[in-house]
Amino acid sequence: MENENVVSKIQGAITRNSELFEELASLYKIFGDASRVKILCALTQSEMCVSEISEFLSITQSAVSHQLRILKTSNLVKTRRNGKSIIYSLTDEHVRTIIDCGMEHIAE
Amino acid sequence: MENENVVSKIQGAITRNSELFEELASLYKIFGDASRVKILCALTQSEMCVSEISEFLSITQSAVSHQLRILKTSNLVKTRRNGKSIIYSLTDEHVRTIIDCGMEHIAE
DNA sequence: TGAACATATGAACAGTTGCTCATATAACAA
DNA sequence: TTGTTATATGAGCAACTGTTCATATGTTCA
Repeated sequence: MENENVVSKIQGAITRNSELFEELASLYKIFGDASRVKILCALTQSEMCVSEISEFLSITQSAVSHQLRILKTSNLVKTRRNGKSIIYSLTDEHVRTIIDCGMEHIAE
Repeated sequence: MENENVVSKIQGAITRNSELFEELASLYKIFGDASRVKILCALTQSEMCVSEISEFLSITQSAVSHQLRILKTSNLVKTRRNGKSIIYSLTDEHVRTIIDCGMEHIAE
């Protein structure tokens, strides 16, 4: 019954914060695609325009644009224009932290 | 050309470690579902059997079992039997770290 | 053994995802 | 203006995901 009490407390905490977990899952869903995580990782090193990303990932320009739109919608990247190009960069340092965090797990 | 050099170095690093990013994406994909992330979060607080999890998440026992199988296959949780019940618990502390890491981003 | 409880699993299905293709928008150069 | 380069976007589609339903497996107790 000690354990039952603990479980019911956890239940309370989780059902009260259900939207929070939805949000958390949405965040991780974005990192759950190899193309996107590569893009994000690249951007931790340097800002880049669409054609550069497209080139080194060997993915269509269209596919990259679609992914970048997802990243931008979720506020993980921001853009600025430079002539004909659009330069993409990370909005903050959290992305780096999250990637490192996962990498650490992979490394066992 | 300075920037071009940086980009080509990043390209090298990323294409050389392509499988690593696939693995990283696979890990995050698991956290990218609200049911699973709730289960994992609950297990950071206390070990639990299937029916307990099923009850407080208001998800079918079947659905929970399917999700737990995914979590077990990817070595995020381990099991032990206790009579008729199977008790699930986290295999290591990385899960807690990864969840905290994402929560911190959500919190802005 | 048989009944009751706890968990696992396969099939089916609806919803989602990420890509390609075609086309639109926008900036620049001649 | 016209042509070229850079990026964005909608439609369509094949592949994948998470749930439900039905059923199987496994444990305990009488």
